[in-house]
Amino acid sequence: MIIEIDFNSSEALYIQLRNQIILGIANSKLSEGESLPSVRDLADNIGINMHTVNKAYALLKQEGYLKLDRRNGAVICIDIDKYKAYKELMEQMTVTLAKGACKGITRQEAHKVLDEIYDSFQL
Amino acid sequence: MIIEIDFNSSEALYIQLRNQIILGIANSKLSEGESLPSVRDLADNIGINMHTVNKAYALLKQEGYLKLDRRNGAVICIDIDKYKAYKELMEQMTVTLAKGACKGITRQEAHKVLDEIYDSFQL
DNA sequence: TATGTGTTATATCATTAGTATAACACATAA
DNA sequence: TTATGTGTTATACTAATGATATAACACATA
Repeated sequence: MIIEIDFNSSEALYIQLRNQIILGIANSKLSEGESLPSVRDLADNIGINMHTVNKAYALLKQEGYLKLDRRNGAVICIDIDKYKAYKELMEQMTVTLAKGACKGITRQEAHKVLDEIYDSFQL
Repeated sequence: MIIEIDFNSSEALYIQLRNQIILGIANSKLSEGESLPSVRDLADNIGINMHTVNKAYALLKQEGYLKLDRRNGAVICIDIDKYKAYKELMEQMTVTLAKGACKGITRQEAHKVLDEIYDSFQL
């Protein structure tokens, strides 16, 4: 899987990396049980520091997307807590949709955007 | 309108403040043409620094929610750029929905969440 | 024994968030 | 005119965060 990092973005590198991996899972470019590159390899590959990759991996582990061990490195392993996921989705979408609503995005248009995004996922 | 700030949140104070004001607009607690408190008053009221409020106001201005002048202070004034709003909505929802999709949130469930949020807005 | 995992510990530097004090330009009311 | 209230800018300081760098550790495996 190709990881694209924007060094000019105001978003932290480890957050960009974490988001890319989550998008990779949603697009089935990364599957349950699959191993990610080691923190050192990926860091070399992207051209960033090992600790930045480690920070992204640790965050993904804490958020329930990865398991880490010393045999196989970082392995995709989704920990599903649907109540938690629902709650987080609600919180994150509230501000996002409020912004849109202020700018005249209708409910129907928002539904359309949601469908387009889900269509783009290769589930 | 009541502004609630969580000093224990990891989210920056001026971002929380900006989000609260956007939510206020989406809930019609703040209307087009209405004046916000002066940066000094609001800062005193919340218990934060004047510059933090000013930072939130400047951001809201830059994002097209406010106009600022020396006569009336900060006045709600929505600058609608629908293309831009659409694009931003798409970008912000993509990662959010990817997270949900990884955690087993179905398209139908996401639509339901969206409806609940739009229902909560007093447009 | 050597190598490759994640992990932890320090240290350093740059940037950002928040506070503090002060002053400025401008509009308005007394 | 004078005083007051807007946003705005400038400067300085502290604390926290992001990113890098070097090094070492515990553990699994070839």
